[in-house]
Amino acid sequence: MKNDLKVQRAIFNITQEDLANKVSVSRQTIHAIESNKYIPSTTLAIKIAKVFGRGVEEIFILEESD
Amino acid sequence: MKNDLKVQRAIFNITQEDLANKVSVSRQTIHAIESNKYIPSTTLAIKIAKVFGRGVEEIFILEESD
DNA sequence: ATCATTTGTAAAGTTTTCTTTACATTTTGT
DNA sequence: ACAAAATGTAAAGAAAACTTTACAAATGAT
Repeated sequence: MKNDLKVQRAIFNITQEDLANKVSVSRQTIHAIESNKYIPSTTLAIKIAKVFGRGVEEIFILEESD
Repeated sequence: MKNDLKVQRAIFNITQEDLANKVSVSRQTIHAIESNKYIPSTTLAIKIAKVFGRGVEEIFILEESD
């Protein structure tokens, strides 16, 4: 699983902190997700995708091994 | 979070076991999700949504308290 | 160059997501 | 009515998703 978080944040010109606040998680959680430390829960994935006005599958992309 | 799994399974006329096999989890996992015992991981949610040819947000619906 | 802001890292603990095995109950088909 | 198929339940353990705190490093603005 990879994600498009960093690109979307750049498009919207928001910081990790901004995004964290919008979806009610810690800034470090956003960082962990962005750096693929772990995959967000579905609840959080939906919230994040909604901030960027996109579908979950567009922000979080399955890879072969998943 | 609620989900539309049971309805989608009925639409496609497949059993919990069928769906479980399609997304490589145990039948009980599907049952647990369907009965809201827990929320699936994003990886699994994406796979399930794909089986039904829908977006994650269409199968798994956020509720106010989420 | 300097300072402020943003990102990056780590660790330990908590909570949630799954697994398996086993059994029970209900539903469906004949 | 009966058998097969499908669904429902439980429990314990492993793995993953988060949290916090603290600090470091990188980047951006002046």
